Amino acid sequence: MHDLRAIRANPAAFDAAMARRGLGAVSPDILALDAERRAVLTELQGLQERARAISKQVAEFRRTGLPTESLILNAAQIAQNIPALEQRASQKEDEVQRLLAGLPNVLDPDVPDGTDESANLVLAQHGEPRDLGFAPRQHFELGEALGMMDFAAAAKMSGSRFVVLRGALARLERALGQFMLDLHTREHGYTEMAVPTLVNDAAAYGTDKLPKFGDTMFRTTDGRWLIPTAEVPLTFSVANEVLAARALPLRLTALTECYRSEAGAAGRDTRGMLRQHQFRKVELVSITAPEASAEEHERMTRCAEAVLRALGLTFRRVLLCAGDTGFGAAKTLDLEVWLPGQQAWREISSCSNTRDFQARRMGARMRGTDGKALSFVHTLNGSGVAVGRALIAVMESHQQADGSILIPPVLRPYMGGAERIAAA
RNA sequence: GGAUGAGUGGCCGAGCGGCUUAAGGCAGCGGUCUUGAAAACCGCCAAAGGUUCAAAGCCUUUCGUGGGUUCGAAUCCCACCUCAUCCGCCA
Repeated sequence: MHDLRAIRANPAAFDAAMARRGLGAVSPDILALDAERRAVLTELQGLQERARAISKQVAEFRRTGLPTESLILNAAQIAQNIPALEQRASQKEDEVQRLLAGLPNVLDPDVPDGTDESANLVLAQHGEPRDLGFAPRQHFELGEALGMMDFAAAAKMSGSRFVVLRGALARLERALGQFMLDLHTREHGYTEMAVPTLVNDAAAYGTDKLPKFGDTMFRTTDGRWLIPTAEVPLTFSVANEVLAARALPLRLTALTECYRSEAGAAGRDTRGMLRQHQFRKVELVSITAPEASAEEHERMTRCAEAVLRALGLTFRRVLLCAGDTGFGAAKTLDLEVWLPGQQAWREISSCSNTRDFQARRMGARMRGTDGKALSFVHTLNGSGVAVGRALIAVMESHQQADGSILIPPVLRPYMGGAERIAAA
């Protein structure tokens, strides 16, 4: 959500910001609507003031025993016009809000221009794609050969884009989630949360999934949403709160199921479990003071990278360009992991600073250190990391010529000490 | 699913048609005192919006949400939402 006053103060700057998102000049529409809104409000408030003054006089006259009939008649006349004006005022208010709610966040200055992922900037790389000494297989080839990854069984009960894991592979997925949570809570100062995965409209709106992206989520028959990411419940936990400056930053993490309709992804990544309707993810969310969010963004990304390092994966850090940066983000850093089987870099984490964009939508504020000034907090979210994709990466990266998979040492305590996953 | 009760500023909480401009307390901020801190005492402290180049000032709105009654609603009426408790069912 955007600050209407800021747009009014500098419409050209706002239009320039939206132009980076590929949008035309929107400020003229906003300002025209806002002018109407204010005109109606001014008129309405004038009437309200007169009506209130007369009501006070009625009370006064009653006390002193003066006749009130003409006053009441007068007030009734004024009050007659108020409901219609109120309706127009709230209608204009809604129109402005609806217009603003559909506009993406202003990008950080250091986000590169560009319309698609080809303009993304690779900032750093950890490790090198290396030759395994044999033809690497893709994760689903490995998993199916092991008898532990079953897409047919999933299709039978749920359809495409689901998977059934068995035995050691099911355990490996659990191990990955536990390891990530332990790492972030023990080493990185995050607080583990257990949160609902069904949320209401307000939560989806506050985290900028609505009104634009309803078709990417699953909706329940009673009008709730299956969360597409734990970012939604974690971030919305501070909605409508006023936080003390000293309580910040808030660092929250949760391991949840995530649900995505994948509408518009028809035909993409249909093989394997890269793109599923349901997957697990460890999410990182930070709530910070405005001046601290840029540094927190960097820190959060390093926390996600620590997971990939510990798992012995090859990855790179990518700064998304204007056209590839999500609706609510001011700046996004993706982590892409190297998948030897696919011979491709694939996104495994996405860390975004939304600045005050979500905070405005959900009314999340903080009290400054002077004890007076209220300001919107900044919210950040990042995957730390996607568990399903981490499973794929571990399988493909640590596969052996015989089709077995070497378990990274950090996961072995979670695997009953086992060092290798091999066919039974 | 049924019954009962409750939703008031950052938090607690009084108020139940017009001297409410929402009491009082806590927290917060500033000060006095102190070597410093604590305590005590004094003072300041809701938000959003309109008017304005801006500030001050003035004005409006907000007591869960939406309607209604009234000249006037935190207060009365209706619907809904949420929470709590009990019953039923249940992992």
